Amino acid sequence: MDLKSRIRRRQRNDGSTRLVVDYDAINPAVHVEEPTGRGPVLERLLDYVDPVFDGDLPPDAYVFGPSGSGKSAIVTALFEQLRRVFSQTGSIIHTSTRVLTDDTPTFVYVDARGAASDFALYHAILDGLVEETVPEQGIGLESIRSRLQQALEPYDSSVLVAVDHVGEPETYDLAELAGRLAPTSDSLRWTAIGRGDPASIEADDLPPERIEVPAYERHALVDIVTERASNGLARRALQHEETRRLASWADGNAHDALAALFVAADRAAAADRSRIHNEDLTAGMDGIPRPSVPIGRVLALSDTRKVVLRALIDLDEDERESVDAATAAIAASEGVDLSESTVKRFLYELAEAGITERVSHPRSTREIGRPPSRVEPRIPALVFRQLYDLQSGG
DNA sequence: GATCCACGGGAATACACGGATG
DNA sequence: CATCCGTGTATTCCCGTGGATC
Repeated sequence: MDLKSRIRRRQRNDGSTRLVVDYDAINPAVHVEEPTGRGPVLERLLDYVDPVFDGDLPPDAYVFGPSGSGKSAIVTALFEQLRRVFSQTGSIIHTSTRVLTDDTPTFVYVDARGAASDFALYHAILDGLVEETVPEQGIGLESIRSRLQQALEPYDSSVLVAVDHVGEPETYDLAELAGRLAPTSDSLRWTAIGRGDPASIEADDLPPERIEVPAYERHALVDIVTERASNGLARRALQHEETRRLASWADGNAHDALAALFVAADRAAAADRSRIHNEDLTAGMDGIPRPSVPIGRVLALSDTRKVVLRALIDLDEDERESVDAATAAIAASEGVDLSESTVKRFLYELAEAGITERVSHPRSTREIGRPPSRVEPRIPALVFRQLYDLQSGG
């Protein structure tokens, strides 16, 4: 267990022996500083960024791999470290008009989920590049684009931007990203991270460098779960045999493994148990749809969309029988302050994005008109509920 | 006054299906 | 039989408005 976790454990300990000590530690959307079991990939990434140690930029790249393979974990950790290391080597002063460097690159990590418009994308990059705060409103797209260019042009500063989660339903894909970043500056290069297999992407859209992050091996997943459980749960809360069972079920997907662990732990805690029983684990695994939308994607939705989703997962089955019924029930829910049209539009949007699925009715005859469709969440609902309520409830 | 973005509302389009038409 | 039409819903699309910020 690392020091930070030990301290946190003490800090949160209110005397009772709680099963869940630290929800963050078993939260699939929270990454640890030192990813485990990714040695070869890390070496590959370090080879890729190697030019920066000579003051040059590497080419644009695409880092890809299946869901839950640790792409975000490793790239965030890498960029964080690079940023830290390089900011110590020289006194770098960033302002929007002047960037004084000793020609060491700057590293910026951008989550495309929060940068879904051109404006937001440029804003996120500029914000990671300069010290001062960058206005989010009141200035136009052109103005923020030229500010970014100015920040990069005059003094030969350079930046490597990691853009995570490209190619999701609501984020830019590789081609769109390249189209927006290429014209910006010669001193900007990007590393896109996504799930899409390069084989199914137009060759013209692929950057020169490709780095694969394969799914975790079983034993690596066991290590990860063990590590997370030891940081987030009471001692001996999870038996080794159960860890193996979980890892086997998750089939290389760390997100799903942790999501199931989260649900299992929460269930065991609710039943006032001191450790996770087999049935808790079974319930945990049953609570994760497969494939599941990553919880991070759900949490990255706008606040109002989360409000709607939060209400949706509490609805009874019959209230989800049609979009109309769900709309009415959600709009009437406590804490939802949106018109029916907006709720309905959101429900269609969420379905379009794959967060939920619309299942058309096996219509029983006689009825007139187009049949309605049932609304089914494709998210780790219990994880979302718990994290959402922890956050908003206090 | 300019700008971005979220809401809200309504118009336009798609779909399902039975029945009419060629 | 294939196609079109009418009716009633479901779904998608689009744009005006207004809050918040510069």
